[in-house]
Amino acid sequence: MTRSKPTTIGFVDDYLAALLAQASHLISSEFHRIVRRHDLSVSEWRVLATLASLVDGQSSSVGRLAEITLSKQSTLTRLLDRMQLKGHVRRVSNKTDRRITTVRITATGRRVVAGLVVAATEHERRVLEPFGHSSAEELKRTLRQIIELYRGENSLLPALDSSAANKAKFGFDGVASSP
Amino acid sequence: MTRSKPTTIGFVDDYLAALLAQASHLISSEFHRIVRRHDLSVSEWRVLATLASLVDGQSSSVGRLAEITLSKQSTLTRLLDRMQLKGHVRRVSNKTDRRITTVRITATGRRVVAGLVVAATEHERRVLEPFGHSSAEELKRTLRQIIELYRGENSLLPALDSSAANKAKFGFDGVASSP
DNA sequence: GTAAAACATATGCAAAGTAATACGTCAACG
DNA sequence: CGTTGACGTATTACTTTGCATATGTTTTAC
Repeated sequence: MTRSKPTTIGFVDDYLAALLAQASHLISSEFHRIVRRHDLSVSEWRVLATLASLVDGQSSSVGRLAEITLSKQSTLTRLLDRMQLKGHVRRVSNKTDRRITTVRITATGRRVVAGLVVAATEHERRVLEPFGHSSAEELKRTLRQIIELYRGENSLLPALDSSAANKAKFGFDGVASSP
Repeated sequence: MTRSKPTTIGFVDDYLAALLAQASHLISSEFHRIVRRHDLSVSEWRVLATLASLVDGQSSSVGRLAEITLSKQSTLTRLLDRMQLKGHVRRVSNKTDRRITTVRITATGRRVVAGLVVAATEHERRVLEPFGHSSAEELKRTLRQIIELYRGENSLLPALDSSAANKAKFGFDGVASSP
């Protein structure tokens, strides 16, 4: 309840990345405990929430999904294996580009995630309550701006470090809708 | 470069937790690659940056450090083992409360992290450039507000979920300064 | 004082994550 | 067409993390 005074000075207390990470962590961690109680890992929740938010029942490629859910592609591949076993998602191979595997949420998955989406919405409402509507919108706007600005940008630091390659990591293609 | 239109609708695109996580991830991930090149994991970087920011050469308890670096206590215990082997930190047992182990950065650790702190500062400057000083400060202010508000609060969701216990997880004690 | 409860850190084991690379597929060019 | 290089996903070998709980310590209540 009583917060002790900051014990650090300079840098970490004022470092944007640290502030973002802290805020993100604090806001989410409580809800994540609820997620666990529903027998989902945080990553599973992210995947299901993303897929459930897709227009219609569209599917998303593995790579794009990895990007949105903040996980590595190889991590996601194995996560999807597990989720498929649980019957929460289904892999659908793309007809026009056979390298691509798209992922679709199943009816079961939809059912599992539905309650959590409601809880998440309610959670957000409570979190933002003390800030007021306009201030909350302002925050979201800024965050969206950051995201838009830095998505697909790996070129921010031309030569900040004494190292070589700085190749772009993600190709961004639209989500192939399956027929 | 060309962003494809959003492929999701509703929820995830407007969900504060998702926006925060995305923004945090995008801002940090590029810098984290630099961290790896310096043979540090992200967690190690966080620990060293935190310890290096402590007033004087003070030490921090393991629990408090876990909180700041966003890791679990048990994870940190083992991370500290590794870091101690590398000679980056040193454990100091507290004299007044023998349950507590405090951690202090070594000269080596300080040397290792120094360059990264400079790089991080520069990185932040570039990230915030397109936003302008006042807008950037506004963002930081809001984030600090969130952090302050929700630190030590596990009580935000009285009965949002159909589950039982909601016990507080972290006790907050000040950092024991070692003599 | 002593038992019981609350704490802070450590540890064993299972789960999840990462890096590196392999594999299949597409696309561009001769 | 056939080769070459880029690309998307899967696989492998290895490392880190997390949960549950043990261990040792201080605090509280009698």
